[in-house]
Amino acid sequence: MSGGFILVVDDEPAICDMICTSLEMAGYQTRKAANGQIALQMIFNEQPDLAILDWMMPMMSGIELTTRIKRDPLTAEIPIILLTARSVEEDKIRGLEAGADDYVVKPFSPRELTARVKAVLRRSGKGNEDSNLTAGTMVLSPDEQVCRIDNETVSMGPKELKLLEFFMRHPNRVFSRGQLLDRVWGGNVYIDERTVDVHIRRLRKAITMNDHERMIQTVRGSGYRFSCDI
Amino acid sequence: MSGGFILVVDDEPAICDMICTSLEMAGYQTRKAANGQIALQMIFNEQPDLAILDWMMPMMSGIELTTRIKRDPLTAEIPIILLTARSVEEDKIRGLEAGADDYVVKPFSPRELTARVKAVLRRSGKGNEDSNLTAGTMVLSPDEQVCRIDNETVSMGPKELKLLEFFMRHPNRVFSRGQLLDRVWGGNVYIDERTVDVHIRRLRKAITMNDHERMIQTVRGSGYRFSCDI
DNA sequence: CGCAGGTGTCACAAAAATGTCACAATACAA
DNA sequence: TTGTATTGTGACATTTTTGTGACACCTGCG
Repeated sequence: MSGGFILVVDDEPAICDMICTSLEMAGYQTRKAANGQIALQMIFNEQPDLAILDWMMPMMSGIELTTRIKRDPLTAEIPIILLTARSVEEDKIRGLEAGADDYVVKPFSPRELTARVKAVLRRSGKGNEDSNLTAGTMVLSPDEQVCRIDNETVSMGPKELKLLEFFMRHPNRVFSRGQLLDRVWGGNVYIDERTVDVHIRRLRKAITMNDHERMIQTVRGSGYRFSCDI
Repeated sequence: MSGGFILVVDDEPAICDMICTSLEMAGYQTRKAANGQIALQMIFNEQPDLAILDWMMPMMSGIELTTRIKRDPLTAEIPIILLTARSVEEDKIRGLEAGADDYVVKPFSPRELTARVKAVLRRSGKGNEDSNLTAGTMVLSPDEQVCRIDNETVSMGPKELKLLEFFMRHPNRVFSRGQLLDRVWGGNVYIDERTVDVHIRRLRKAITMNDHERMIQTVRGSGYRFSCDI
């Protein structure tokens, strides 16, 4: 399943499609974005494992996009590959300075791109293995889709598991109900924000053992936060 | 959230709107003013992090406005970007002489403007980065919505946290109750100004440890000020 | 088709935050 | 020093936000 989730950003649909197709043939999951604005939002909402950005784009250049992604601690860890039109040393340097992890010079062969992708993913340790998330005596295994506390399997619905996984990936940080809807529910939904409350409630109920529900803290007026230390 | 609070001053509503829209898309908070008179008042009252002024305006030109803003110590620190119609060297010089921090020649692309805004804000140290705010042994993390003194979490209400955050972003500067209502409460409210006193009181009470409450100083007849050094 | 679990929504209960007031304390000017 | 204006403080009613249980609606499955 999770060979890796990759966001491809290019203003030329043809190129975008070509890249996506070859990546999908290589076993990756992909998503397209036509410009920087959309890309920024998708990166935020969907937390891809890797982003491939074209250097030259209207509105927002790949390098500016890179800068923004790397500036936000919430997305800074996402590896980035830049596509440059020419092989200019200066571009490479500016790209790497902005925080890109690799760059590919256009035109390139699909095989070359997937090779780079594989390399970057391996390097950044985000490869296939979703290593287990742990907080104290609680362990969540995305692979097995299971959460254990003190080695006891905790039963909860899939949505609660997703929610918990998201929280464990971003501990100590407050998320508004809207952000959680975006990122756990998957964006383009219009759902009553109070629904989040209910799922928080269900999640808390599920992990009641040893007071673990106190890890899910509510921040009045702002949202919820996951705190590792109980 | 608080990517920065920007005042846009232009007598042409269309341009004003266009600028505001693109700034908002870039994550800034904006406010419009149609002429110099209004602008002057808003700058005074709301203490934006940056002001964008059109050069050519009826009543009061951008450069005159700049001069006035920079003359008043209460607003002198606010960075200013001027919009000039032509790329005339003389205009640039006059603008910078008056104290503007940057200038953009019309017509300009939204991207160019936001780039300048970003640059000016970064230069003046008021950037986007929600990095932690610190004053002595006190640290406020907007991400985590938490304030710590000597690594001890300080408990306070959300309004007090907002208030403290605002103060820490503008240290050593006096704010009237009205200004605080505008910026911390969010403007369009009609609330008794004395309410601010009560929240100041609550904030002080919250950070009493190690005399930190002395950082919030009252300036009789004017308002309150946050001083980094106790 | 009927069932079972998962989801979203609702109504009401509970809790926390907020704004206002009355009065005390303090600073400032005459 | 006295008087006046301004600010500090604690208490309280109101408003806002969140917790919680119940319920109806899907959706996949036997």
